[in-house]
Amino acid sequence: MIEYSGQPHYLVAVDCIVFGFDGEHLKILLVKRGLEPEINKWSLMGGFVGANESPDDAANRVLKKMTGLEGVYLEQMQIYGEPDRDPIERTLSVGYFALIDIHKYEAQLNDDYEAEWFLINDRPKLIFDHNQMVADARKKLRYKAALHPILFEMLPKKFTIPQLHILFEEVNDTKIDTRNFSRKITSTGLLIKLAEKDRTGSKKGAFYFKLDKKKYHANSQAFLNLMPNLKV
Amino acid sequence: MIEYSGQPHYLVAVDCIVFGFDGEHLKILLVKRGLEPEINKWSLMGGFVGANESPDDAANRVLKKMTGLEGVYLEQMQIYGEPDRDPIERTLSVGYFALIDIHKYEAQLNDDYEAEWFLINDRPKLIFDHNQMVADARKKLRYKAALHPILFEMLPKKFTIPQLHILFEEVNDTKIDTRNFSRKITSTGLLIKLAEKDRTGSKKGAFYFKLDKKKYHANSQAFLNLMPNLKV
DNA sequence: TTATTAATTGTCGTTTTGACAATTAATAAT
DNA sequence: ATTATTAATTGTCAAAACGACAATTAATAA
Repeated sequence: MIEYSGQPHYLVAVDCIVFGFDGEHLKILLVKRGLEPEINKWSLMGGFVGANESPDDAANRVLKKMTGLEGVYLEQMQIYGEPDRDPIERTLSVGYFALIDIHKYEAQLNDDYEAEWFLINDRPKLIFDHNQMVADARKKLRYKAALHPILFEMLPKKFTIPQLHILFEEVNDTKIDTRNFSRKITSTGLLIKLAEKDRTGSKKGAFYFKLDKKKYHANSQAFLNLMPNLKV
Repeated sequence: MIEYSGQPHYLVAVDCIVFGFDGEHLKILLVKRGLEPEINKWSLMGGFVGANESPDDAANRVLKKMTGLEGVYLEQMQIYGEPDRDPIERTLSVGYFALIDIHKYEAQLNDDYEAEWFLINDRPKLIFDHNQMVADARKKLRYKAALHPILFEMLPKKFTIPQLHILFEEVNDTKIDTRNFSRKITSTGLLIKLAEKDRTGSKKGAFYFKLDKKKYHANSQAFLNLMPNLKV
């Protein structure tokens, strides 16, 4: 078998920034690292890219293994490849961010891994360049969510406008006028109003909505303007 | 020295999709591949990531070596990592797209490499998954250029509104109303009108403009709406 | 029956958009 | 010299979107 002579070979890994929303705050899922160095320190979910899988495959495998979830929203972010980012040997890592419904996860929690949700603004220091990865992921999430309707991925199938509103405020770290927000979000045509109400949050109760999946998928690249005074 | 035992190692490369604009059409810079397999076939500019450089470093190095240009606009696109994408041995490649002023390049042309500009819509078939990379890069360029003022990178320091207009039409493969276009582009506040006119294209001549670099760099993440009926 | 609270619907002046027309500055033709 | 021609530039206007803000509604608690 021919080879490209003399070129160095490296390890290639994936790391996933997993975002979730508990109804009040944006959260991130971290695990205790299971191998040396930095064993038992908090880190992102990650793993090496196997011989017969693409990085995308690897990210899905890792997520499945550590959360039990399949088919979650996963998006490639960027590659992290500074020569010295891993002290043991050169490893390039492909960063992904994932959006999951935190409640779905809780049901399938796999206790083999010490995984834990942290408030995005109150999380432990992470190993290597994982802190930078989280910062980048947050920025990218904000960017993407301002233009594309992806935050639904973090909500249950039935959700209310007020829930969605809080989520947008959390992601963008800003206050949004409820009246203008609901006008914009409903004018996307992606929401279907249900008869049922959520009565847990208020006396009046808020109507549940669900996603119009047909429109959503047919139009997943839909380009909206979901944030006022959009600046990135 | 400790190692992560038993994990497979791979080659890591970079490939650059270099876009240019000749005043009429969007072009792409291709080179004849210099090594087996597929030697002498058209491919993207690429190279392996060296032991002491990041992928970003490698992309800049490759561009410098093959075009003589430094400091060009370069943006990481995504990683290409299907297990069988390279027939010789497993190689993951980080795709970049670059925007350069085609005239600047011509001056510095390095004849050691058989590089050639092709019309984006009339280019030869490329090796491996490079055709997919070009398609992805085009899409990403369109996306980015609709929101951020990056197309200036493909124009000379002095340029006219009609030139810019043609470039936008080329990138988006659509007709844009000249009147609305010039209103939008001037309202960004990024353009400084010069006294001089370009008289090569018409009797009346078109005023030159230059970029307000202060505003441009202070605001490189500026979020505009440069395309009508924006859909991606 | 009334006070309270949060959800929902509504108002309105300003700005932006997109479709379209008129004017201007130059050269070429008569 | 005057006029036709061409492309650049400036202008018009109605519709839509935006953002700041207020009023109404549906429920429970007092």
